[in-house]
Amino acid sequence: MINITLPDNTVHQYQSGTSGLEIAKNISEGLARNVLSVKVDGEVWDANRKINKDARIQLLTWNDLEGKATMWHSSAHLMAEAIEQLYPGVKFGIGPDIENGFYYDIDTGDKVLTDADLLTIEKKMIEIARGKQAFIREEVSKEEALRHFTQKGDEYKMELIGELTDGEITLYKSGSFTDLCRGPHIPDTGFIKAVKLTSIAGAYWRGDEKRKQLTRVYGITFPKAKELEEYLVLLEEAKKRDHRKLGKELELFTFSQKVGAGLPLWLPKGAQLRERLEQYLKQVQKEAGYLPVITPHIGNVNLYKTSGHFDKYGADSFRPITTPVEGEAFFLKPMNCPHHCEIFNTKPHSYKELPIRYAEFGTVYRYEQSGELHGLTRVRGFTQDDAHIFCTPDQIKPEFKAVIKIIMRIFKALDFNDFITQISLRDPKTPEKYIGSNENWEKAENAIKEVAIEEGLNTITVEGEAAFYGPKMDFMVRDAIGRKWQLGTIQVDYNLPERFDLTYIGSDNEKHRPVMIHRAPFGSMERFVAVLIEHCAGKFPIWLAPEQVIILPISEKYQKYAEKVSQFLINSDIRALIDDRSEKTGRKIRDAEMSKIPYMLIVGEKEESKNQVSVRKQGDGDLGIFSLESFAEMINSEVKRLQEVK
RNA sequence: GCCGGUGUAGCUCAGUUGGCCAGAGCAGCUGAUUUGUAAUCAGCUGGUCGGGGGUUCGAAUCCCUCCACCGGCUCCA
Repeated sequence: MINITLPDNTVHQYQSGTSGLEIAKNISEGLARNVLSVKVDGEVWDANRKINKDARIQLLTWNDLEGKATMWHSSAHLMAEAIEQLYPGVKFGIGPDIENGFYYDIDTGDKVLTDADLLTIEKKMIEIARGKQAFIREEVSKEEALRHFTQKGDEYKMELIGELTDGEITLYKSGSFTDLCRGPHIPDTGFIKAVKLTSIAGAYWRGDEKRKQLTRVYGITFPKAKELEEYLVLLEEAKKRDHRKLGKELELFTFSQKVGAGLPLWLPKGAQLRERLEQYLKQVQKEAGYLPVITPHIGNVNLYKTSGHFDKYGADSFRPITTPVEGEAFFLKPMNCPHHCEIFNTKPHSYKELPIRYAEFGTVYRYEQSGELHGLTRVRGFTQDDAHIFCTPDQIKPEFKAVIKIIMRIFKALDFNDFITQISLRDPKTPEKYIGSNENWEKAENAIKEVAIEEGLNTITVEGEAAFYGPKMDFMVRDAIGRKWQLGTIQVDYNLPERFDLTYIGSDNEKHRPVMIHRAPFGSMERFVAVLIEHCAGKFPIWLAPEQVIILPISEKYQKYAEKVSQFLINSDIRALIDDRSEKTGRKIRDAEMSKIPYMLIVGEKEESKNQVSVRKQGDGDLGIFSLESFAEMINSEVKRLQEVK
């Protein structure tokens, strides 16, 4: 007998060799019908795998992330089986579950899969799923595994097996399809009721662009058809928040083929929005002791040779600009730090001056691969809310903390609650990718880790994501369709001070090397605005809204009064405009609602006679009648409240 | 850069067995209407059918090529 502990801490005795599924049946038939897999002492197993030891178990269903993952992983197998039946001879790479569904990388040989084929595959999957094929786990030796895939001629699987340890290899068989797989899987394909293959894409084998590109098919499955429908509706809703769509609709920014791909053009409303964000941050930075600097858009190639960027990125940059006579070469500046180093170097510094914080909204240009460009989130010309802090080694921690404070203040003011804080460290396996001494790297990495703990930040740590010159802490958020983007960043740099030979005179009257901290709370104005648009679905907080109030006179007769209201608001520092078209009020309201202007003021006979306005809030409807003064007061206090988060 | 897809008016989209001067709604303009909480009516303007090349008596439609955009991959100082 074995002792099985359930999540409620009750202990039950079962025969050794009882499966999770059998335990579920013992609890209730209904539960058993929904069990996808089982967690045994923290490891997810097949629901029908025999348990031979005392264990703490948790039965996993569609309501558990791990249950979903099991189902999706099994769905990848189901799809592979369908594809193999439809297009014999294809070879398979890897086919994992992902956050929303699964994919499988496939070498389809000469067959090119298209969207039309996806429908055929979906049908086949449903057909196979209905057959309720069991997933059968089989432990095999390395030799047997190799034999199976050699016979099949699948070199990808053979490569994978070659890296596995003999004795730890399992195959999973379902229907006509056998796959190298560590599992676990759902009991049978019958759990899969709804299938949607979402897209088709190229993906390099093992993520290496020098190796063969396989065809990746993405899909998602559900235990009920209704859930698939709901998922598709959700996707549609998310698309409505897409900043590229809203940016066009709200006239915030645009792109022009003539100007060039990845070079955003800010329209008046977008420019106003961005300027307000910049003004806000400038104020915050002023309070925090930053000094403004301004540097040009190009810099001599030698500047980047000194900084090390030329060696690292020169080949992948826009080609240098050359002069007609002297034969000099200049780069469009890809970052501001080398310029700021030269500013630091204009005169000797005392330790008493440090930290020195140079801030600049600096526009930089980077050559991004054409396939990478994406709305405002990935562009070739963008403006960083950049600053470089030159400090003593002892000041790193307090300065780092002060920057975190600024970032948190901004995120709070904009209601960004759902972000990820990532600490990016070196990849210890490829030290050649980084410049700077081991000792300095360790110092910097430790400083960041300590600050994160001391500030109580909930962080994830990723090795190999550091910049080539130092470790960093990034603040990331998700866009409307779930993609992660880096916004704020704080980076420690021991390297540039070396390369630019930056020094300060310490209390000992000796020269010392300062440390640099690069930081950008927004990251780039372009990306930040993109994420902000998606975050608020285009309904900006009132202090940022390009237009705050629109006045809707009932008819031409009240035009004069509308102008009076408008003047009053403008004098009260409120951005107001008048809809003086000869349209019905319903129409004016509809148009104002759709352009997401926060407040509508309807004025007619009633209002004019008492010097009042009827207030309608975007999305919320009628708020009733206000005097001009009390409305202005309400708006101004709302603006103040939102902006003054500390 | 790579794989797959898309590209028709400012916007959203019809228009594929190749064939009258390429269509609709919205937006815009003009006029009528003077309007009370999500679309008043009428008329008009507007398109090198992404660019270039080719096949054909004839191309938005077929072929080639380039560009941009979309979904991924790789990359991201």
